[in-house]
Amino acid sequence: MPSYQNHKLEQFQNKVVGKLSRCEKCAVSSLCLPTGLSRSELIDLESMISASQIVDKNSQLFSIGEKFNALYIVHSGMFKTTSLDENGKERILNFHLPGEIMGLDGIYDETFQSTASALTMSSYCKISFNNFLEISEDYPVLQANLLKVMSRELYSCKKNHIDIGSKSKLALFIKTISQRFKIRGYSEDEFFLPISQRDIASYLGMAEETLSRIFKKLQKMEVVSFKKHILTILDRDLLNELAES
Amino acid sequence: MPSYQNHKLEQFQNKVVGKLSRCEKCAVSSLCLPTGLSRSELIDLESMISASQIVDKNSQLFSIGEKFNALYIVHSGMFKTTSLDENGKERILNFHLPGEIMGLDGIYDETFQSTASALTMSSYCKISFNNFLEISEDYPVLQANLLKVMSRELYSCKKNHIDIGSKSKLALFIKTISQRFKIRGYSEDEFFLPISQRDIASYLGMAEETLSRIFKKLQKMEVVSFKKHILTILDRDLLNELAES
DNA sequence: CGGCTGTTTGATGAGTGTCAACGAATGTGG
DNA sequence: CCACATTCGTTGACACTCATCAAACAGCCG
Repeated sequence: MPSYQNHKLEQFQNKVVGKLSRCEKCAVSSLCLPTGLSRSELIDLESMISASQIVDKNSQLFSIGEKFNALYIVHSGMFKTTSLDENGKERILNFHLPGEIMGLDGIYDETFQSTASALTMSSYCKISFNNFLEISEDYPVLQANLLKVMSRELYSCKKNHIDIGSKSKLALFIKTISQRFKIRGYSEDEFFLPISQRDIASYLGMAEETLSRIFKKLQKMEVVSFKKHILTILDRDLLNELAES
Repeated sequence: MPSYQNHKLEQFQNKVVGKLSRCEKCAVSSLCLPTGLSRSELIDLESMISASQIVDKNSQLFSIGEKFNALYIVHSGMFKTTSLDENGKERILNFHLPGEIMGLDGIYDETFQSTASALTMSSYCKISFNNFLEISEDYPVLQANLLKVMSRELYSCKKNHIDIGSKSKLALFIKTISQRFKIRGYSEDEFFLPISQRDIASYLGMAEETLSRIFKKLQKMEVVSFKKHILTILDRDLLNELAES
């Protein structure tokens, strides 16, 4: 089994004593909405979160144009969100790791602006947005949390914008995603990356063939290896250097 | 005086009858936080918004690393927000038109993540964020408005990401900013663009020289004209076509 | 007038998109 | 389990775009 799927969840469950709520058991709750909530606040929050649902590869959680009514949170696995360009071609907006909230760009006009689909067998939690607004009137810290989550996402989205200037966009992409795995308690040097090169190319805005060549170059230089969707970072210093602008 | 600075503000002021609050007089309030507030909510909101302050070109409202304590809203003129890359070189994150809120990416860890500076003589309003959180506990619609504003910004930031694939990034940039002027009641075909080509190049992630050449080509093709910072769109159909992916 | 910033121009090489074709891997149904 | 179709990744040739360096020019302000 790939290391990515070695969830820390079980370890967490065994370490702590007493009856824990679902969110308290979750390995990524500190990255998610429950951050800083009191126990009673958490209980109320959970009352409107569906228990995590498992879905197969390629399942869609929501798609462009649908009425927005809930936020979706990655619990395990990986999702992508996509949009369409003028020619109807799929463009990758982002990849989503556990603890990340999908659908935030649907709030402003109550319509999903992207399509979310699972890149591998995954699980997710779902929060009705109306319920969320309702109970957050009583718990200001919950609203503040959502603001923080959105603020952080806004920041990382803008940071992406800066990255146009990077020497090797692929190196930067790998570096960034490695950090995201690390934060979630996975190895930062070897992880399961269930993304096709086509999708990476689309995300980075380059041709599939170009990405293939660059990937090969990185592997020839022994910076990384990528086999069977397992990505291993072999020379982090060099990777970091290539990721600079 | 450039057409951009022909503010609609005065017209609005003269049309409506009776005593209006500052925000009610503002031409861009419908794009801003007050959207959908009742009169009493608006009065409370305004009590913590500083009256619009005028600043000179190049003035900074906040800068990277400073403690985040307030949101800044463009009232007139134009601002840019910038960040630094690894080599300490300035990178343009965004340009901001009236009604747009700056500093949102500072919420999540209470530190400004960017620097905001005026591109021309401009004015802005300022809202203490703590005060905002406080009174928004009483007025949920106010929090919801902020969520919507952030959601919309997130959307447009992600949309930018799609734009890597455009045939002519400059054409797309011009098309987009033209729409933003239109929404604000300015002419969509001729406007004052107080941005240097260097800044546009930085924003679009290309070399200054390349941008100059592309700009010249667009002018030779009589798609646009750009003189003394007045941008005129001469052939919108062609512009739109070039802006596609 | 000189100094500054912003823009332009030319020459050159590296990098990328495109097209076309092929090989590898994966999934499907009998 | 095999034959087949399909998706995914690779490779080569070629034209084109862009970044880079260097230099000159235009506009502005003291």
